[in-house]
Amino acid sequence: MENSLQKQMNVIVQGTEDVLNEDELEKLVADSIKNDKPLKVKLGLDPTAPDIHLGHTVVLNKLRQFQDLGHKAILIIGDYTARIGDPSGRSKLRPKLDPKAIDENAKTYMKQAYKILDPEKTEMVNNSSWLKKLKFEDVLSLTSRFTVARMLERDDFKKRFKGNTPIAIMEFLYPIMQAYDSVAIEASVELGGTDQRFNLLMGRELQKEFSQTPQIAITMPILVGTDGVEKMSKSLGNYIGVDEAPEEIFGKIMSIPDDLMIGYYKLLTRLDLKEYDKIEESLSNKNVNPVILKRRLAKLIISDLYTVKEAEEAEKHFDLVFKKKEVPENIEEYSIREGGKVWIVKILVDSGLVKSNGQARRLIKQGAVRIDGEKVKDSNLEIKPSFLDGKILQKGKRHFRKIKAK
RNA sequence: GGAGGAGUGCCCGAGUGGUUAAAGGGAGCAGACUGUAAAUCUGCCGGCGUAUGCCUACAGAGGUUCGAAUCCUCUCUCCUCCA
Repeated sequence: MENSLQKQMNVIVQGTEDVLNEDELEKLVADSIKNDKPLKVKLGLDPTAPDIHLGHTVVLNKLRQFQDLGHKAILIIGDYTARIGDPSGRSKLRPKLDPKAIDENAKTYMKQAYKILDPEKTEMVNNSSWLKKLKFEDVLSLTSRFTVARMLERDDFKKRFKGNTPIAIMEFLYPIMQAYDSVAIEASVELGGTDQRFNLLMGRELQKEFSQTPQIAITMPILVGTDGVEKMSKSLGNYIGVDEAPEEIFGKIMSIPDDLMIGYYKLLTRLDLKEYDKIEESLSNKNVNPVILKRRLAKLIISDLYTVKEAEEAEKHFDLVFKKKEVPENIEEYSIREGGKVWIVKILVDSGLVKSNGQARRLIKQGAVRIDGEKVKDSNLEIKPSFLDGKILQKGKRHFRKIKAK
């Protein structure tokens, strides 16, 4: 542990939404340096969603920073909670997951999470290993330490209570279970999104009850999705998946609104802290072309998830297709059977470039369809497959099919 | 157990008998421009072999009417309140 206290603190606090409580954290970090004893940094994860996107990586990034500072990451798989089915979010019960599925999910999750985390410094535990053993009386004893009033302090509970939206009793138990996880592993720090704030604080309280040093609760901001409005989520389709191809990620990052850049830098990269100030300054002074900063951002993120080399290749690919408006190298092929003439609209639909005949006609009218770069003007065009063989069919700027005649 | 409210296109959301394939917004797609797949502006945005045409569509099934997303009946789903 060579890093100075101040340096560690700066890195840890960077990009966070909230640190509760910072003074205590400083004390813990100081002790850890003095005794050469790493902090136990806890992150709970939900084994229901195996595909992680950049939004999830915000917190993983922070965890990685802790690892880089020499601390220990402990990932808690919420297998017990998942097995019961978390009722939060209205009154719909989530499907119960069987242990096998949870195991699978955890595995794919870890595979993706290790793109960011250092596996050497990561420990993984299932929370069933202690929650399962609790007897009903243990649960009673746990619940007796919290009051309903305390529970209702949580904003979403409060809103639902006031608004007469149902709250299942079991939902009160979730924060307690999560808090108990912290007790079980004696966490020194717990990370989470802003929505986890209350749960993280519960951990502190319960740890005090068990005469442990209360954990520091660090919350990270929610990442805004590629649309620049909503939070990043799979269901909204504004996400960038960790498992997506480098070229895809590069393109998606280039497509985020400029205003989002600085946030992405701060939450998704691990640069020297001074760098962020520089970038922020350049953006507000407009003395650097934003596109340069965006490209750098894209490369940084891809380098993390893949390799520097792949990031560079993704950039090249991007330039090839979008800047120089050339055709990319790997285009999906589409074969037509050799024979009589074929209607252009049909080819567009069958090749999957377009969803319906009507749409294909409209696109042709708009001048969006090209064969080997030449605009198709007539939606009634009929072509011999042999004429098309080897040619490239293009819709808009970035959708291509290589035609093969069989 | 009782009372009431709601269900519209990918999503949100107007529309309470006709000119409604259904306002508006978002998403998506395309065109122009550029610094990029940013921003901005414009166009498209149910389907049908090319159509002053036909089909499908406002939770589902029936019914009233020349005509229904709009009125009636039943069914289903969701929500709220009272007990």
